[in-house]
Amino acid sequence: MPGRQSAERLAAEADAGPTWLRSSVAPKLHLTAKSCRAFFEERLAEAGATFAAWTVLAALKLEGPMIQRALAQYLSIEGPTLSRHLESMERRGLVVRRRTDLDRRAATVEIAPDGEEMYNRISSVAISSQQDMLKGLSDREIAQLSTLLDRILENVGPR
Amino acid sequence: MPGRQSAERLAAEADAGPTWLRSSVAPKLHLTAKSCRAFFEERLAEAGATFAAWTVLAALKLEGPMIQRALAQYLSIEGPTLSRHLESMERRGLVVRRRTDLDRRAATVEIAPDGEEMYNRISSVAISSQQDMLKGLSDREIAQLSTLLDRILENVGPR
DNA sequence: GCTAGATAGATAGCAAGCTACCTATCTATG
DNA sequence: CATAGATAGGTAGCTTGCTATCTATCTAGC
Repeated sequence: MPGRQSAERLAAEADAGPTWLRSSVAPKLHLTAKSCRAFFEERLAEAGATFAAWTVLAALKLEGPMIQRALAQYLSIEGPTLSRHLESMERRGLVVRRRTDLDRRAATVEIAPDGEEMYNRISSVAISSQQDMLKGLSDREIAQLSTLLDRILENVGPR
Repeated sequence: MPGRQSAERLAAEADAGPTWLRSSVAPKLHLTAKSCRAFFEERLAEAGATFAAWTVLAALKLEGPMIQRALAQYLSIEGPTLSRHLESMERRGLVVRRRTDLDRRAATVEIAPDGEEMYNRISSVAISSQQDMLKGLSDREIAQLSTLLDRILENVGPR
């Protein structure tokens, strides 16, 4: 019964008081994600980029031009957060926002030449950072991790 | 060979372009942690508490009074961040900062009566939130997850 | 015993996430 | 066709993380 709820563990934990902070997965997940983010940001900063710029460029490279709403959903951030990022990225010439007559509310975001250049420059940094982060983990372990995270994500809901 | 580096996968990924964003563990880890944090914050908010207050109270309950520096390290946040939290928590009467003559620089943080009250009120919320988050995961799977996160944390370094 | 460097905490200011709300536009319906 | 509601994006302002820097104090070495 692999998916059963573990009554013993949960009861023991409730008895033991605030073991939450020390030994539980929740804070560890939190800390690991925070450290990984910092790790990526540091590496990208050395290459003159930001985390936000990287995710935007990678998304556009992978999916092609998108309107902001779709891009925000894709990146799991809210509209205003993306707006701010795009504002600075457009100022730096990394992307362009193009408004069409088809729907004059929407703005299609595309990679600009300088964005292409930056993408080419930093994609290897992102890839190697990921490799370093997962160093020593086998394919099987990475797949396990991925599955476990999916199941947790399911539990807490796509917010 | 459980700990080997997977040359095939990494090469395939580098070839395939920015699969990073879509299928890799890094963004999933990021999103899962973000969602879990939001999940906890929402539950705690319903009980009139904040995530920061919960972690501070739980740490003090578990470890006893601590000076701010130790508390910040324990919570993996920086001094100024903790200072701000303690400022509002002290205003709300949840904690007290006591300066001793032994080291007049340091401030020992203790739980105040209202903090005790809040802790008792929300600890069950935190425990049940954690249960919900891990619903369907066996002890073995939770232990696996914990180990994998530890190994990643090791790779990206305690920053 | 004095002074240089280390340490605890506070303050200021930046970044990036969020919600609430505004405007402009589109769509669907009477 | 007019208009009510939905939708795209922007603006304002909050929160919580951070770094840099300041003050006060402690400690070690001369």
